[in-house]
Amino acid sequence: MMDSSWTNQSPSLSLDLSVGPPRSPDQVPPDQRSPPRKAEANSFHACGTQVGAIEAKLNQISEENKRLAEMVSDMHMNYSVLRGRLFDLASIAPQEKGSVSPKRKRVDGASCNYQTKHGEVPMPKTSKMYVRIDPTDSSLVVKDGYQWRKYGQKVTRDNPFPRAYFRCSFAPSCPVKKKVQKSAEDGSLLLATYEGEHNHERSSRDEVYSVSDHSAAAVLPCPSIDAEHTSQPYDLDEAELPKLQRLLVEQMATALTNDRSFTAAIATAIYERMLQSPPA
DNA sequence: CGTCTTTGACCTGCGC
DNA sequence: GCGCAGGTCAAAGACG
Repeated sequence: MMDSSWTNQSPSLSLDLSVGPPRSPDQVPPDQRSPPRKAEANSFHACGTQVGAIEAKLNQISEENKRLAEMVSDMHMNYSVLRGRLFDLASIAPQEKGSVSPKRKRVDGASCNYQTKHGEVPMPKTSKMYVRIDPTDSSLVVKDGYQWRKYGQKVTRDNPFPRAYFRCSFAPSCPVKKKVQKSAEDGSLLLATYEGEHNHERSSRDEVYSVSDHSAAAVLPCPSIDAEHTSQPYDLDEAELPKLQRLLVEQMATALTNDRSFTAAIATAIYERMLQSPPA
C-alpha cells in the first residue's frame, strides 16, 4: 500500500533520540559541530535549558506523531469500510446480471424480510464482518468472542468456497446464527454474516479483535448489503465501534513504533527540523 | 462419556 | 408438481 522506499534512502537514519551523551564530533558535520568543551563547561545552565527545550520539542513531536497515527487509523477504517462495500457490490453484481435466479435473493436472509402467511415480519438484525485470514486456512473460524456450534456446511452456487452455518452455543436461549464463507474474489477474506443479537455476554473476551493474533489480523465490521432494510445506513455495532477504533489506534501505534524504518525517518525529520530552528 | 464436527439427506420457498 | 438452491437436521465419527 505505502511506498516505503523513501524511508530507506539514507543508511544513517537510525538516529538515537535519547537525551544522553552527545555524539562524537566526527559523526557531526563540521559546520554543525558544537563549540569547544571548555565553553560547554562554562554554560552548564544554558545546556540545561537546551535539554528542556529539546524535551518540549520531543513532546510536541510525540503529540504530532499521535495525531498522525490517529489519521492513519481513520484512513485504514475508511479503507476497510469501502473495501467491504466493494465486495458487497461485487457479490450483488452477478445476481443483477441474472447469473443467479432472482427468487433466490428473496430467500437470502441477509437481504430480505422473512415472510409469513400473515405478511412480513421484521428481519432479525443482520450484520457482516470481513476477516483477513491465511488463504490456506480452510477452517472457516471467525474469532469473535462468542462460542458457536456448527450445524451445517454447503457449497453455494455463486461461490466456489463452502459456506458454514453456525448457531450460538447458548441456543435455544440465544437465537443468533452466523454464516461464514470465503470471499469468491479474495480467498484470504472471510465474510461472516450474523443474524440476530446475543442476549448474553461474550464467552471469551481475549479473542475479540486480538491485536497479536495473526490468524485473524483484521476483524472489520462492514455494512450490510441491503442497507434499505436496516435502521442505519451502515449496520455497524455501535457499541463495538469505539472499542475497535481504540484498538486499531493502539495497533497502529504499536506497529509504527516497532517499525525501525518509520522511527528512523521520524528521527531524521526531527533532527533536520531541530537543525533548521535550534532551540533558543 | 459428553461435546463438537462432518456430511449426506431432507425440508422449504419460489417460479414456471 | 417439478426443479433449483439455500437452509437445517441428525447420525456417525472424532476428540479430550
